Amino acid sequence: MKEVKSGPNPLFLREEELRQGIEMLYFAYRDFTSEADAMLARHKFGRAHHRVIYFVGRHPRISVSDLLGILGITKQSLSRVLSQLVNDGFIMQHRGLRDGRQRLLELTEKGVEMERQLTEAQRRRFARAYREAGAEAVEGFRKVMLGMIDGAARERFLPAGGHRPPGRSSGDGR
Amino acid sequence: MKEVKSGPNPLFLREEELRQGIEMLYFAYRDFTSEADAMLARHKFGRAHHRVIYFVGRHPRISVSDLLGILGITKQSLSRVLSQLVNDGFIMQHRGLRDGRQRLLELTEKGVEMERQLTEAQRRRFARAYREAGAEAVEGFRKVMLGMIDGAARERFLPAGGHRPPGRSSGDGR
DNA sequence: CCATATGGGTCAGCCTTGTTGACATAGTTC
DNA sequence: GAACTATGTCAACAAGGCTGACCCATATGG
Repeated sequence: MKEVKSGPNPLFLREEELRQGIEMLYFAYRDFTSEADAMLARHKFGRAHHRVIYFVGRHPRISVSDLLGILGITKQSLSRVLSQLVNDGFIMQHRGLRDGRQRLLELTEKGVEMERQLTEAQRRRFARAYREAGAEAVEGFRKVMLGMIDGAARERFLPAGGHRPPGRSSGDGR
Repeated sequence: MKEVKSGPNPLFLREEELRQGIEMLYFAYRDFTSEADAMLARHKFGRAHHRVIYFVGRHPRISVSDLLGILGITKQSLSRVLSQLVNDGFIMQHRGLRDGRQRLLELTEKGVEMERQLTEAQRRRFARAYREAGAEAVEGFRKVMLGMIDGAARERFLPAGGHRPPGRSSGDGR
């Protein structure tokens, strides 16, 4: 093989490079979800349940509309899975104190355990990939991924400002 | 485990870092597909059609079973979208020469044009992310992504012939 | 206090895209 | 000629999106 290149970016920005990126994202996402999918199937749940469990776990006492904002789906779609999760005892709801209309969501103990198991495979996959690739590569990965994420979701990953509960309801001076 | 590092990787391999990776992949994939989805909707097609058009474009004269292998779906699922694409004149089929049972698939001109338009938005998104992140980051991105892809699909991205473990390649000798 | 806006839920129906299972038809191979 | 293989097709089902319509309870502003 001849590899005439000098410099660290032999294929940078070229057509083939872009196509590889596209395909890598497709295959990585597919494999990334496959293990959890299998686990969910055994509980008669789907990927949507996982996402709800995941984000409720990440944002305890999140309101339904904030969760909808993160997921980017309609309340009818959410309702279908959410009510199953509540009925099956993975998530509990309680009225908001300052706004009694809100139903704040939180994982039950059972839910926490479920979340742990479900996300475990994905964490392991990332841990392996990160370990094999090395710290510097991970930084690069994060930069590229960030560049592909739009608008609101992007803020989740920006330094500093980061972590107010995901809501425009923070008009609060409270 | 505690943070031993100082320098550019403060969170490396820690729980939070892994969760960020998981979330980034989720949001990036979602945004990555959204533009093409909108375009497909205007043509009354779905994401599945895009994938078929994409991979047939990448592998002209591919057989149906090879395509099934790449996509990882059942022939019934493929059949549904494939026959639409054939009927609508985006893909043509012809008998294999050495094996008359095969129906080799190829994009028509119309199909090529469609593929170009559909993938354009995704290429642009990658090009932007790559450009903003820089060549070195792109290398890191590729390493990490590769580490998350399983088995057969992985080989698509390995340098021809050699199987080396992922995790090097910066300035590998030659 | 009342009108209206908002948070949340629900019913009903539709679409895409995946799944099984059964079966059909050519063409290849032994 | 039998058996296997590549492909297609019918039928039924499930998940998880969507829209539209309508409801209830609570907040909020005049």
